[in-house]
Amino acid sequence: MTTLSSPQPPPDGPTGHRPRSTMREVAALAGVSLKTVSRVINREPGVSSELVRKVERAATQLDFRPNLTAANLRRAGQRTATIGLVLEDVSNPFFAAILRGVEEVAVQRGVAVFAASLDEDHSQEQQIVEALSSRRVDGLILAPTALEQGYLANEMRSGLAMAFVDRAPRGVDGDVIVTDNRGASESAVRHLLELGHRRIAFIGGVAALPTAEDRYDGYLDAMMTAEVQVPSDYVIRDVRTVEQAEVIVTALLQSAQPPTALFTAQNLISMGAVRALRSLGVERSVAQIGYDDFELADVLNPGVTVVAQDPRRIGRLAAEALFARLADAARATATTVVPSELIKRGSGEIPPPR
Amino acid sequence: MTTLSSPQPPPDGPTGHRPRSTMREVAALAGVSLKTVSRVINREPGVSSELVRKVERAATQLDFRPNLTAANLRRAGQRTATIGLVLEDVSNPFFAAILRGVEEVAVQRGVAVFAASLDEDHSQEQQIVEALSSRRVDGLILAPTALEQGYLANEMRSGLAMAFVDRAPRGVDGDVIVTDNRGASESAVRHLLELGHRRIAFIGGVAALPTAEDRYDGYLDAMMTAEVQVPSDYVIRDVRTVEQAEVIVTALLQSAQPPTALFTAQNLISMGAVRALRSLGVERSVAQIGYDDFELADVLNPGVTVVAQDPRRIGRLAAEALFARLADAARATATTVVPSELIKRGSGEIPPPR
DNA sequence: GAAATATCAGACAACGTTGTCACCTAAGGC
DNA sequence: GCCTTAGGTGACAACGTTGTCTGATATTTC
Repeated sequence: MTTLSSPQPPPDGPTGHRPRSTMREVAALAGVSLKTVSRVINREPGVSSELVRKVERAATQLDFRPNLTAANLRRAGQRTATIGLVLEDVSNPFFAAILRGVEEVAVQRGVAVFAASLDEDHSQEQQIVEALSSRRVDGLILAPTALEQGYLANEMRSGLAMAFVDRAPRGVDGDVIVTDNRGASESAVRHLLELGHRRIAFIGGVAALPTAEDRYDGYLDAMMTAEVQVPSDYVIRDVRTVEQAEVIVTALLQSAQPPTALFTAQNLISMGAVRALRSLGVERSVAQIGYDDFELADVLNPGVTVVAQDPRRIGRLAAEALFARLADAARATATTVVPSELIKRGSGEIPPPR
Repeated sequence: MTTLSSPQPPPDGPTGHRPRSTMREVAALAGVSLKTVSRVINREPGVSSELVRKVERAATQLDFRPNLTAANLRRAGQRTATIGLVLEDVSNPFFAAILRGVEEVAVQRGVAVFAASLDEDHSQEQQIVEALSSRRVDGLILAPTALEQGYLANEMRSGLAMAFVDRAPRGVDGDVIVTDNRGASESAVRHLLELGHRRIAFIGGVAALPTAEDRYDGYLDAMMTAEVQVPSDYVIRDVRTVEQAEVIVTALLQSAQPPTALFTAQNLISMGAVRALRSLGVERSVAQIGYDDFELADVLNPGVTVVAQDPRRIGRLAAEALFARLADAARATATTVVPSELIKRGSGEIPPPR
């Protein structure tokens, strides 16, 4: 519905580029003041419907897109409607599901989400947080991997809202959404013990992380309660990749006194173990329980028994905690423990050889 | 190394909040002008080392974090060092890997990535693009899902760099990174034909998307070249979820004239089919080839033969194309076809029953 | 018909930063 | 000793927007 007599936008430059139009230009085209355009764009009351129409037409014609960053600058203390999510690796399905849950809540509120993976390099954590802080995200959801998050105290004092997922931070206080790593691990290992297993190996991730630590503690709890000795070569930690897990489990099973059951304490490790068991052809004689569910775990034969978290829910809860804190910075911090569920599919129900 | 005599930052308010400090405050504390602080922060030459030291100390003391959004405002025509990635669903491993690839390239350049999933709701595409455009992302990588991307023309003319992954856009021109959906599908189906299969079913995703269309065309190409009739009930399209795929494949295999081989044209569909085949106990008698690789496909028994894309590489290439366009807006657009590979694992090598 | 009130529109400063330019000082050249 | 130059430093405007306030019309009230 463009009127022919309306002035046209400035012609394109040599590269076909026309710089983005501003409120000033919309105002000029509509024949009103800059402020009136601002009012129309923000749907503020008190503009006659005639001017609203004029402005809207001009805005459409110039393909005006408000510059949120400029707006946020002026709206002091106002929000950028932007949050960040800093994870270990988005391509890990566990973290991808967290991101999805966060997005789900954020999009409802018109908030955009920065996603950042830390990769191996845990020292990047602070750098990435600072990069996002410079972009003035309103809040940040972090799966802590650095040894210490004390550096966040200043950020938080400056008004950056924080929530933590998967692991509690060290050195600062904040809202935390975790699963009961220790308890769930303990019950998984107890399940193996109840079947009669005594030679149960623990294969875990990066030992420095609280998550891995808690899962290890849960394993120990169960073993000690049952008064079962843990030979040191049944405890393997700091495993990082599927490939590494496969190699290690293969070696473990070929040792002189192989375990009769495996507790694989992280999803990549579980997958590596699944591979190892199958390539040795012992998937029906050696029991396995994994931490974290994974796709197709139920289709394998036997199905893989796992302690399943609900990462998407964790993401949603974290986002909700973050927005709650943005709404009320003074509210008390809370730790939410999302229950994990032991899903029995067969691999965890294999009894020890007589 | 804080000197005791240095003035202290303003005391915290009642909520423990101290608003973020600005260059002006750093300048006051260091006893220099605002502009000098700016120079130090941006490492511009021509500031005496004494002042550099003073400013740096003041900045640390106040925990100063430059406001990138304000800086970008002034640096007109300058970049926000921010890009967006709009996908169907980050929790799908295929898309998660693309995100990872994009991140990988972006982080090297100090660029932050907005991630957004469209979910079912393809009509959201334009809204999300506009939301990111308002945040003045320098560029956008889009996996098109809406029927038409003509709406992007204005954005691109305003200087928004675009790259497309997984599918070519409709209605605009741009850099595209795709796999050879049609050719790879054709060769997969030909592989089944060469084994002697004639009753080959096609189970595909949302038919309106070019990807699904191309894969279907590849299937038809192979079948027609081999002069094999395609009964209409062997073609099932618009399948969206694992569950749906499972139900449909189950029904198909229980029909009067079940197919002897399946070509499942998308990763979620492949997983559904894997489930269906196994729950019917026919995974060793009905052949299957899937499009897109998935975790553990090789561990299943039989392993699932797939046409594998390299989504992480697709993400990397897309990000590189995007940055190349940012560097030179006038460069010609290109379509990069990333080869897919047929990975034979067993399920695709099952011959038809005699 | 005057005064009081809505209603609407615009001028202006401000947000936190950078680009431009002008200024000051000390060093070097004659 | 004067002029030039280089090296530092700061004042000021500007980026695109919104908050505040003031002003100009209509509309109501008595």
